Amino acid sequence: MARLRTLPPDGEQGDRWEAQLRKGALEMAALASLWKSRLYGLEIIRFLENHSRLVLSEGTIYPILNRLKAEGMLTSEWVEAEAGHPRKYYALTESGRARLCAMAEAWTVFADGLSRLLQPVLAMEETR
Amino acid sequence: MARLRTLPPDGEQGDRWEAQLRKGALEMAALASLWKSRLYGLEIIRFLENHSRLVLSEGTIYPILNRLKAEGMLTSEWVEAEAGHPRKYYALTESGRARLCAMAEAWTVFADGLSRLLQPVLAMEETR
DNA sequence: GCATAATACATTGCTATACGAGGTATCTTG
DNA sequence: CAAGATACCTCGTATAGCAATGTATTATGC
Repeated sequence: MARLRTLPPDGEQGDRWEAQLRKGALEMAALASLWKSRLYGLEIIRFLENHSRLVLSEGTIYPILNRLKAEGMLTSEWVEAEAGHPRKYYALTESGRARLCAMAEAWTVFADGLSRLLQPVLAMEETR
Repeated sequence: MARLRTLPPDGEQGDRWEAQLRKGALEMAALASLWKSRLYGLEIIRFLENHSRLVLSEGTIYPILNRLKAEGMLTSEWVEAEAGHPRKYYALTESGRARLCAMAEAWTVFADGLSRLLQPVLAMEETR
């Protein structure tokens, strides 16, 4: 039965897969950015951009932060800036640290598994 | 008609994040499983289970395979088995190989970025 | 003062993805 | 022919990411 499909305009999804790849890892990345010190929203975006290759928009980071806060993984605090708009700083809670540690371990397992899978592919690349 | 929903027991998404983490990587994993030789559907599931830590269900793998086939990344061929149900073998096309190579490279960059991010966290774990 | 710009936080709507549950088809065994 | 094993396929739902858009506060130009 015709399922009202919104056929992807597509054609090219050449770089769509890369976007999908990141799903779920962003939450971990957000937590990781707060490991050393508290940061405010836009600062987290810039941090990730500088320290990894992740580029997130505001529409991505704020839902994540709210989610994590609702789960008790982090706290937020409004701080008046000397100049400009006040900033909402986020900081890890104990739960947040624990969760991040667990995630980091699981990530390692996951990444190692995939790396093993890709080893033959990457090996071929080198000898090209 | 009421579809007997098995609402994920949880509520707690403590381990849901791990499922999300994998999104998008599955397509690459499926391609990678076919690098050395052609395999049929259920065989791919078993391969990934053995060679990495990925566990996918049939409802996951078949849409992926159809997607990849529609994009010309792989071909399929029915093969009569000596015994049992006939099997549909999937094999990489040239495009599929090229795409997998590109994905593998991007994955490496992505994984390295995240690893760098997690380094402080993992470092702490070791000295615990 | 008032318009404009800059900074920052927040929300809405769309699309795509993963996956449980259920369904179909083929072959074997008793 | 019933029961079971093997294999492929599909539908419905939950959820995530993200572009676009909106709001609030402060600074700057005239």
